[in-house]
Amino acid sequence: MNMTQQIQQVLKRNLLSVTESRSKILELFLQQNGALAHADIEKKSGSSFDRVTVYRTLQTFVEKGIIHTIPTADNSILYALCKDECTAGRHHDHHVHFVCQQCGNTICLDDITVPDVRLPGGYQARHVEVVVNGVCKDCRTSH
Amino acid sequence: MNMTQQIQQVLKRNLLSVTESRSKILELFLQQNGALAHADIEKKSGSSFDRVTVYRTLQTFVEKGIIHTIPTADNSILYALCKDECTAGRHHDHHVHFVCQQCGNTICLDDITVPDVRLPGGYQARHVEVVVNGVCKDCRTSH
DNA sequence: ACAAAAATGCAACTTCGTTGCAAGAATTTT
DNA sequence: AAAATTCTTGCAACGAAGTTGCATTTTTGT
Repeated sequence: MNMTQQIQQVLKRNLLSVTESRSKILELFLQQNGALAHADIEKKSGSSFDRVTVYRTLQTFVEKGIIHTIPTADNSILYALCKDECTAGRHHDHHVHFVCQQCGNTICLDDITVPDVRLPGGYQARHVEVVVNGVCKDCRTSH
Repeated sequence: MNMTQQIQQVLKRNLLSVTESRSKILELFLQQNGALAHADIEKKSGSSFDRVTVYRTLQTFVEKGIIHTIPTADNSILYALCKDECTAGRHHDHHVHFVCQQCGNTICLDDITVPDVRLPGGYQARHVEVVVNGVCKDCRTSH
């Protein structure tokens, strides 16, 4: 199955009409290993789409569980592809996010589960977000 | 030592001139257990200061290590008092942050140390940020 | 109290994100 | 395959959030 087919399949599975902007933006995520910021998408899509369209597309993708957001220290929202288990409204993003200080990339460490956190008495945890800052594999080996 | 003296001491220790806005904003943090957003500060300070002054004061406090920022899922920056060990440029904020879904408060769990996260080979961790979402002590007991 | 240094407030500006609405594309129906 | 319907897009306008330059005021050190 080529990428065009894969894109159509993902969109149709989520009851979304197949449009140029959605296809292109989804393609960017499939090609990219790491996370993308809104600004990245506007640039990489060749500024062919309106700002508003990009906003709305990302919002739709988040709602449908195709991508998820990652909070960052510098207060920019990052978006990354979800694993297949994610459905509308139910994100299974209990994985660790890694931000490389060198290349700036943010990647999802899907296989690293979030460690247990012992809370003081009375506190009830419902969701734990872990963001690790450091140097990624590529930057460490290739310098 | 009363609070006014304490405020002056903190400012002077950080080589900052003692001004009305800095004193007032620092007072807000000392009175508050949890974290504050920029908007909270503008409101609580009685809108007596210019927006710009609040921005610059918070920025200065972060630089001096008096407060630190907390990334949140909804992409708003929160600020909270640092422990004494923090100095300019060197934040020792390796503690867990807790966001209550009910009251919206964010507090620093200073005594809860960040758990170890096992990373894939090649990855080097330098800082780990843990934000726990759930229901806080007060909201659980008082409903 | 005075001079030097620093902080504040104002205005203007940029960036980021949202909303309403008309025009355009995609989907469904016949 | 074309028409009708539904959904998406782009535009314009708007609002919130944050930044910068500069004149004025406040703080500090002597």
